[in-house]
Amino acid sequence: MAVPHHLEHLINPKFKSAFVDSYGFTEDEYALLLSYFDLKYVKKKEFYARAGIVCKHKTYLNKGCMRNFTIDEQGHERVLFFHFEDWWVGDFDSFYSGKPSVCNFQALEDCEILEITQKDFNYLKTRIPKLNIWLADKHTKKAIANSQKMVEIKTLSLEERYERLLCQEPEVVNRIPLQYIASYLNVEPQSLSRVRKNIQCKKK
Amino acid sequence: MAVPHHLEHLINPKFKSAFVDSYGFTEDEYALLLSYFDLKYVKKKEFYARAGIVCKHKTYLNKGCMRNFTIDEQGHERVLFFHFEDWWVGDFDSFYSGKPSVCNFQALEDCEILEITQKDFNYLKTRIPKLNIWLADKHTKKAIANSQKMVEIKTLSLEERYERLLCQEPEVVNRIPLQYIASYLNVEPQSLSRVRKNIQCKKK
DNA sequence: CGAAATATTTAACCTATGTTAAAAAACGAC
DNA sequence: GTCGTTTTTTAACATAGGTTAAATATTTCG
Repeated sequence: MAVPHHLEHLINPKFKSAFVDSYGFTEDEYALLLSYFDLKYVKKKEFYARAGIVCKHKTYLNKGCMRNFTIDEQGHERVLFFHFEDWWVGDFDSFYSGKPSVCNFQALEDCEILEITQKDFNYLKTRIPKLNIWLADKHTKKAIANSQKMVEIKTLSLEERYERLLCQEPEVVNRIPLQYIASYLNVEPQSLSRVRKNIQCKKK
Repeated sequence: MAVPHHLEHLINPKFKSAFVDSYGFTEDEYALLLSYFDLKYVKKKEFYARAGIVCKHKTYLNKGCMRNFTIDEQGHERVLFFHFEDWWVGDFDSFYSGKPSVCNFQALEDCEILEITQKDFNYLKTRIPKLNIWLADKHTKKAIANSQKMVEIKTLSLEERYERLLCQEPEVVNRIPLQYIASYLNVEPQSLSRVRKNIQCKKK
């Protein structure tokens, strides 16, 4: 359900700031960009995107949270990332390559999203060349985030990873059900539950 | 040790092809680009780059192979990637952000590299705007490669990962000592040796 | 070529996490 | 608020991979 853009006050101010403050978009450029976005809603538990389908939108998560997960050969769901307000969601690999996505995106809370089609986005890149730099930066930061996650998985025990999560991504611990956190940390819910108990015992 | 560029015949033809064929560089643009690169050598076991130092070059691996590894809090080395001929090496996170690198690059064979400084590279980006697209693509592909690695670590057993390596990255199995492959697969050398033995038994 | 250093394999034992199953707690629709 | 569903916790047992140590095999270099 698209919403007219005079409802701009609904949009997280960080959305504008990212373009105007961080990348020097003019007010006109920002207004042009925004005019191509639609505001939509995804209800809790609904899927925003599914594996097997090509990702044809750039999507800003304005409110709520989603999990990004794949399904492996044995049919297990594996959570790759959680996304909260002010994140860009969607499989940029698929968006970039045109290949079917391997990721599913499911709302874990009622969500509001800002969506632009690939076609409009590509058109805008010709009108606003700064958008290319913005995009390249997004990719770079994504690559870095992935590298760091990889090193963490490689070097830390489950207990260490969970404690790091408590410090560094408290939103995840506060807003996400245990079963998905377990999948994110690459273990079974029972194992994470066990670790949680151990940590509580230590504190006493 | 820099080498004059009339020694162009030393350079892997894929180097030129990547720019000219894949990104539409003109002959002049390619010649300009090449003129800023130095051909250097890194002997087997020598370090090309070390953690803690900011990465100030874009570096093309013309011949040989390197391992890219970090050292975790317990002092364990963790191999993140192997690089062979026709790969770009170096910590692009550090290159991009200006922060000290967390990666070490060590030659596992005698290597030839083509190196350009960050300063020259940034200058060339203004002369050849296509270079921005080239760079953005590199970052995107890096992000994708990292995502895929993450999914593999999350979803496959050691034996499955090793068998995948045999099929998909035979160069690694053929050219890299076991201890580094083990680190790459995130296990101890003893465990990989055990798995190798199991696989041999199955074949008989 | 031969000695020393380094890398790989083997084996015995240990531990973290998986597996299965069931109980307890929390959530959600009516 | 209550009943049925879903999620989390607990427990007993199984197993992949870690740890330690020692035996082989391979490489390096004088």
